[in-house]
Formats: sequence, structure tokens, C-alpha cells
Amino acid sequence: MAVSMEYNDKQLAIMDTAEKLFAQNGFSGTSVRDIAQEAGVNVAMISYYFGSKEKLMEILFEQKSNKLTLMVETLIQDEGLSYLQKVYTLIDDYVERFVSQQAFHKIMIREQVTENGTVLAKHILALKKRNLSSIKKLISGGQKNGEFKKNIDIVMMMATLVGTISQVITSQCYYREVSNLETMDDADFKKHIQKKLNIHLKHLFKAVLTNE
Amino acid sequence: MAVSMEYNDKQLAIMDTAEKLFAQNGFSGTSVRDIAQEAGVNVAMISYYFGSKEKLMEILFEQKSNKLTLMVETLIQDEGLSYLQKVYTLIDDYVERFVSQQAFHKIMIREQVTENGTVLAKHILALKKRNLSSIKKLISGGQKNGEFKKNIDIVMMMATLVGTISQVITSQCYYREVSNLETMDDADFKKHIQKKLNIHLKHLFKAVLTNE
Amino acid sequence: MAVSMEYNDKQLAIMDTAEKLFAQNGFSGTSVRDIAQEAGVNVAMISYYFGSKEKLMEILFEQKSNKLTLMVETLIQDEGLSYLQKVYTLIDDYVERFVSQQAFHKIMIREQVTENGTVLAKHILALKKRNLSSIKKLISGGQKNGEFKKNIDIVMMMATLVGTISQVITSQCYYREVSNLETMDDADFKKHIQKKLNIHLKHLFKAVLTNE
Amino acid sequence: MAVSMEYNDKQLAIMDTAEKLFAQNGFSGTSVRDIAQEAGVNVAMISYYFGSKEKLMEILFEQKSNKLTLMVETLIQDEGLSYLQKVYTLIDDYVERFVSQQAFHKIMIREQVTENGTVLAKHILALKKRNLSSIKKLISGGQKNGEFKKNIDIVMMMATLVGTISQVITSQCYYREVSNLETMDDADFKKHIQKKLNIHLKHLFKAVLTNE
DNA sequence: CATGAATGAGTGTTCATTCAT
DNA sequence: TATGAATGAACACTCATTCAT
Repeated sequence: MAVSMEYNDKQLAIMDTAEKLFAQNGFSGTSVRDIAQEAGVNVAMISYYFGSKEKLMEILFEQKSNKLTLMVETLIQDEGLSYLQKVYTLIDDYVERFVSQQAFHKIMIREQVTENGTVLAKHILALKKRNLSSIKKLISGGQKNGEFKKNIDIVMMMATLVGTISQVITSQCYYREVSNLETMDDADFKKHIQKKLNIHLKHLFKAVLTNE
Repeated sequence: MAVSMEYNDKQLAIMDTAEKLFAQNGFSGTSVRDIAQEAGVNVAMISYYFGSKEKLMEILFEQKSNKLTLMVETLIQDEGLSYLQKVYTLIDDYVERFVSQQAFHKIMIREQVTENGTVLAKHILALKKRNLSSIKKLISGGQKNGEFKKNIDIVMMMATLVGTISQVITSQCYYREVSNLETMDDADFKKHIQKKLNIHLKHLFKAVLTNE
Repeated sequence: MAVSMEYNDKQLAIMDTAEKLFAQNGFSGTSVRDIAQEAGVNVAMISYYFGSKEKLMEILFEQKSNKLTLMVETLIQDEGLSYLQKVYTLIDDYVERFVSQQAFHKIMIREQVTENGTVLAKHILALKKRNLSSIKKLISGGQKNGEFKKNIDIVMMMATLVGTISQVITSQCYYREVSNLETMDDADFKKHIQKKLNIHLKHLFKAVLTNE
Repeated sequence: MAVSMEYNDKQLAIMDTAEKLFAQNGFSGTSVRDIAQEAGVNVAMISYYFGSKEKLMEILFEQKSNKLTLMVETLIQDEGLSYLQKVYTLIDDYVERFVSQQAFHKIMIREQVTENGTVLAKHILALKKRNLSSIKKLISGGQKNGEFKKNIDIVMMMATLVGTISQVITSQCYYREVSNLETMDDADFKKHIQKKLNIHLKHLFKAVLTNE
């Protein structure tokens, strides 16, 4: 939060626009001129403020990824919740975060598809490893406690968590159509899929993690 | 199959190369020069044979998507398998297909992220709807039969199926690292994640679909 | 000569124009757009044919420098000339070459001023060393022969030869004014300074090299 | 001298840095940002203090050229020296000046190559004409006196003086290599070439100007 | 039928300069 | 007086495509 205070209005306008356009059209598919025009700033400002188009992307990522890490770690340390409740909260948070910050998460999906090379891919890798180690602690806590089963493939469960949400996010048109919700307004539809995802994933995790 | 007979060696070389490069670097991230060079043909050939870079992409998609539809429909009609076995076979096929044709599926993931607009996105949408309706039949067969529970969110289960596989495919580096398999050769690693995905997803589907 | 046959009309137009503009305005002072416009070709052609602005410069240099080396070496081996006559011929050739290919030699002067770094500077250095070693043979031939004095600083004499010509070439306006030849047409003026340089340098070299 | 009192520390820092960078990388090859950064001042200062990058260059030139003119004129009027001694002193001064103020003289060389157009070229022309007329007086003094021969091409001799020094200055790398002095430190090497130039040029001038 | 040559639009970036403060 | 912010023009270069042959 304090970090984002560093950025002035123009910088924030660039960052917001860039996030949106990168998500929509990809990194190479978005020109700095596109960003500048939509953000209402001069083309040169992007290089001026962020050094390069690529640096802008990196800054965008770092800003967001730190928040996610913080969230996960805070959750782990929260006393007064059962381990299943913690997992449920984790699901809630992940779903909420993906749904409300779709643009950013689409960028992440995109960049992971792009064969390794990119600087961003490395950052994403680091982020995932950080989060995995936190979540491992959470699950093994529940196992010691007796709440959770012994043989749980945490890595695959996380793939299912993130993969399912990503799938729904990236195929929203499809979900609108198959649910006959083409006319529902955007905000309501977000709430709808968020709820659906929550129910589905909690059901899934309960079935896999617990003994009944 | 008959369709692909139309294409000569050069055209096939272009298509193979394009599939690989689009998967690796995205559509905008791949230039026709890159494709031409790696395929060992003249730059002008791409426009000449396929009309444009975009048309080439479309042709690539149509070729593959038809095969998937065929596979799913064949499976449904297969007698002599229990419904759970059919679901298991479906999982096997999906996993096998995604793992062995990563390049193509990465293109699909990418294109879905790209906000609607593209022609390809519409094709993908149609494909998914076709497959969904086949799978709905399969599941409801199992429900009438008594093998499967009543309340099953098929749409979400498919999101989990496809999402989980996509997630693992696009994050292979990550899975290598967290499984300490950095040194394993590529073919073996493919088998490894294929097996892991199969076990995980079957476990998941069994827990959700069946009564015990 | 056979080498230059490789280049087509457009390439030659680009090379000629580039040579002129680089000489007039320097490398950084000349834009590829300037070259393209004056050569009557599309901007993209420069990259297309020569890879980059820098490569174009290098090609320009290599073409010319080989000819100079050849000339010097041929001269050395020429039998039937006294050593002083060889030196005189060398002067004639250097003067003729500098005067008739002013554009190129201006580029060389420029590039030598530019602190080392450049690729061209290295090529120029190599060229000078090649020529020096040939000329050393020539002078020591005359010394053994008795035509020339013993103590001759060849390196400095070459600096005087090249430096004097360079100086006159780069300050033609000045020489026109101080000789009251402002109205003389360009071709005649070239002949005039060529003659002047020849007389002056031969006089100088004779005085320094020979005993009377 | 009084003139330079006008300039404050920042202005002087800019001027020094500009002189160095213009010499190293040429006028177009040096950006105001480069100058500002290396001089430790704000980018806007250059336009603010000097009007423009071009004006800065002009000011740089005027400052130095006045000193050279003064030097030459003072020398002419010096009584108590033979004419040959005066020529020797002139050589000493020219060499000393070129060697110790290489940056500035490299700028001059560069600008003379640049076809006329520039404002600076005109200033340089004026400077050379001023100096020539002074030196003509010196030589004709020696001729009347009987110290010097009658037929002397003063213009060409000046070309040799300036050209030889320029040549050595701009090709220092080359002279280091051919003299096997690659390891000598910079200050020592300056002294070395200064001495070499002095001996060579005095020898040359004596041979040409005097009767034995 | 196939292709080397060519093109104009577009890329990200840097430029010297101006301006509000 | 001094400067960080901002700008439009220009930079070298690459793009997908077209066209004459």
C-alpha cells in the first residue's frame, strides 16, 4: 500500500492501462503507443517512467505478487481457525483475488504459457514456490492434527485450485452461455462464478482432504 | 485425414513450425519470418499458401479440434464399459492429448486469455460446447444407472479437469523443481506428469462422482 | 572489381549515397532516412540489404581498404624504378586516391578521431599497419641501396604524408580562399591541389630521405 | 580570461564535459543527457545556460581559438629570437597545444571534415586565416633577413605542420602499437609523442626553410 | 507455381527542448 | 534561479504483405 503511494497519477494511469491491455492482447500484442493513447499520456513517458516496456511489465508483476504472498502467510499464522476453515479461507481468497484481478491473472497465465525465457516467468516461478511452501505447512498442520488424511498430493491439489479458477476466468463467455446467463450484468456474473467456484472447490477439497 | 492430404511438404513444414512457435512465443510474438526460416521456406510462402498469418492459425486449429470431438463422441458410444470406466478413459484421453500435443494446447490457452475478439476464440467456444454436451450425456447415463451421485456440477468438473491439466502443462518447470526432477529427460518427465495427473484426477472424480 | 559486381543498382545507390553523407555529416549525423531518401530507395532497404546502418559502414570500408593495400604492395614489387621514383609514385598514388575519393577518406579521418571503440577504428588500424610494413621495406631497400639516408623516422614521415593530404582535403574552402581560387570549378580545383600536394610532398620527402 | 569569469561552476562543468564528449563521440554522437549526467547537472541546464547544444559547441570553440591567435601573435612580435628560433617556438607551441588539448583539437578536426555548413566551420576558417597571415609575416621576415629560402609554400608548410600533428594525435593507438609502447602510461606517452613530433617537424622545417 | 525484391506501416526507444513551478 | 516533468519529433529497425517475374 505504502509502496503504491510512490507512483503519481500518470504512472498509475499507465500501469492500470498496461495491465488491462497486456491481459487482453498479450505483451507483444500490446504496443507502447496503445498504452500511451489509452492512458492519455505521451508515448515517451513509458520509457521515461519505467525504462522500457518490459520493465513496466515487471513492475506490474512485483506489485501484485507481493500482496498474494502476504495474504497466504498471514492466513497460515491465523490462530482460532480449524485447518479446514483455513483451507476454505484460502480458497475464498484465491477465488476472490483471481476474479477481482482478472487482468493481472490473465497476464500470469499468458506468461507461463510462453516458454520459460521471460524474466517474468522466473518471478512467477518464485512466487509459486513461496506460496507452495506456506501451504505445505498448512496442510501438514492439519495432518498432524488429525483433521486431514495422510496421503495428499499437495502439489496436484494446488494445480487443481489454481487451474480450475484460471479455466473459469479465461472462459467466462463459455460459462455464460452454458449457464444461460448471457444477459446478466458483469458485476453480478462475477459474483455468480465466484460463488460457484467457492462451492465447487470447497466440496472438492473437503472430499480429498478429510475423512468424510 | 483426407483433409491433410491436401497439404504438400512445404505446407506441412510451415504448419508444424507455426504450431511450435505460436505455442512458445504467442501469436504476436511469432513473426512470419521466424516461421519461414525455421521451416526452411520463403517468407512469401506463408501469405501465398495460407493467405495470412491469422488464417494459418485458424487452419491449425480446425485440424486439431475435429480430432478431439471425434474422440469424445466415440468414447460415449463405447458399450461394454462401466460409466466410471468411461470417465477414467476420458481422463486418460484428455491427459494424453494435452501432454502429447502441448504446443497446440498452449495455443488454445493463450487464445482463450485473449479477450474474445479473435476468430479462434469462437472456434474454441464451439468446441467446448460440443464436448460438454457429449460429456453431459455420459454423466447422466451414470446417474440413471446409479453409479454416480445426483448433484454433480458437470461444468465445474470439466473446468477442474481441463484446468488442472493446463496448469500442470504450463508450469512444467515448476513441477520439475518442486518434485526434484530437474535432471530427468523430457520424455520421462512427460510420462511422469501424465501418470501423476491420471492418478490425481481419477481420485478426484471418483470422490466427487460416486458414493464412496 | 569482380566483387562490386555482386551489388545491384539499388545497393550501389545506397552505398554511394551513404559514403557521401557519412563523409559530410558523420555516422551519427546521418540517418538511414537521409540515405534512403537521397538514394531514392525505401528506408527498409538499408536494413534489408546491409543488416544495419553499422554493417553498411563496415562494408563501405572493406571495399575501399583492400584496394589501397593492393596498390601499395604492387608498387613495392615494381622492378625498374629507382627507390626515389617509387616513393614519388607512392606520393602520387596517395594524393590521387585521397583527392579522388575524398568522401571515403573523410570517413576514415572522422572514425579515427572517434575514440577507438568503433569496429571501423580497428579495421583502420589494421590497414595502417599493413601499409606501414610494406613501406618500411621500400625505404630500407633505398637505404641499403645508398639512395636514402640512414636515420629516417618512417612512422613520422608517413604521418606527414597522410596528415598533410588530409589537412588539405578537409580544409579545401580555406585553400580556395587563401589561393584566391574561389571561382575555380571543382574539377579544376581538385587538379590544382593535387598538383600542389605532389610538388610539396615530393620536395619534402626528397629533402628528408636523400643526401641532397 | 575576463570572459571565463562569467561562468559559474556548473557552467564550467558542462563545458569541460562537453569538450571531452564531443571530442570522443562527435557532436551528434553526444547527447545532452550524456553531458548532463557526466557533469552532474540537470538536463535542462544545457538549454538553460547555453541556449542549445549547438550554441554550447560554439562557445567552447570561441574560448579556445582566441588563445591560439594570441599565442601566435605574441610570438611574432617577440624580439631577440632568430627567425628559425621563432619557427621552432611556433612548432613547440603548436605541438604542445595540440597534445595537451587533444579533446578540443579533435573537435576541430571533426568539424572541418563536416562539409562547411556548420557555424563552427566558419569560425575555424577565420581562425586559420588569422594565423596564416601572422605566420606569413614571420616567414617573410626570415626571407628578407636571408635566414630562409625564397621559394617557400607557406600554406603547404602549415598544412604539413597541422596535418602531421593531427595525424599523430588522432592515431595514438597506432603509434603506441608500432612503437611497442602499449604499456607506457598515458602521461609519459604524451611526452613521448610530443618530443617525437618536435624533432621530426623541426628537422622537416629546417630542411625546407633554410639553405642547409 | 514459386520467390526474391520491395514496401509502408508500425515497433520500442531516445532525442533536444520547453514549461510550470 | 533552477529543475523535474513532460513532449513531439526523430531514431534504427522489423513487420506482414504484395508484386513482378
